[in-house]
Amino acid sequence: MKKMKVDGGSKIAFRTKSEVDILDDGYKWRKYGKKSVKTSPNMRNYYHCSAEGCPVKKRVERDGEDNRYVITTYDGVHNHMRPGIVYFDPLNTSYRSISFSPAIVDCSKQVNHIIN
DNA sequence: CGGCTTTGACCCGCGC
DNA sequence: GCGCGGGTCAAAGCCG
Repeated sequence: MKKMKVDGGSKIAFRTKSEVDILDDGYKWRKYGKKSVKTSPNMRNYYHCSAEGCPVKKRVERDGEDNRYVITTYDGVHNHMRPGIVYFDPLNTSYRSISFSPAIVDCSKQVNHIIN
């Protein structure tokens, strides 16, 4: 945990339209830090996957130009199964996913891939 | 009772 | 060389 370097790590930033910062995407996140961005009147929230073996980090920040939008940045990939999700079903997989996070659907529509 | 959350302070790297 | 920003960790408290 020194510096996040673009080296084999997955980095994805999504812009989701939501009124809340905490969007449950099916995993459990534990807030480990809060910091305000100087260049923005917004506060950046830092989340970490509560599951062990999950080097996944989540960064949530409110959009300074659109308070109704939230920037969610994911770093890493999950190593454990979903804690509170059902099983894999090619017939309803998507349905199950959105069922857990309706906001994610909106995200898919605006998918803003801001990777390195 | 357990688990999770929150805030502050500290540290490091990089830039100029 | 110095400053600033960003990021992380720890402890305590509270809630279900």
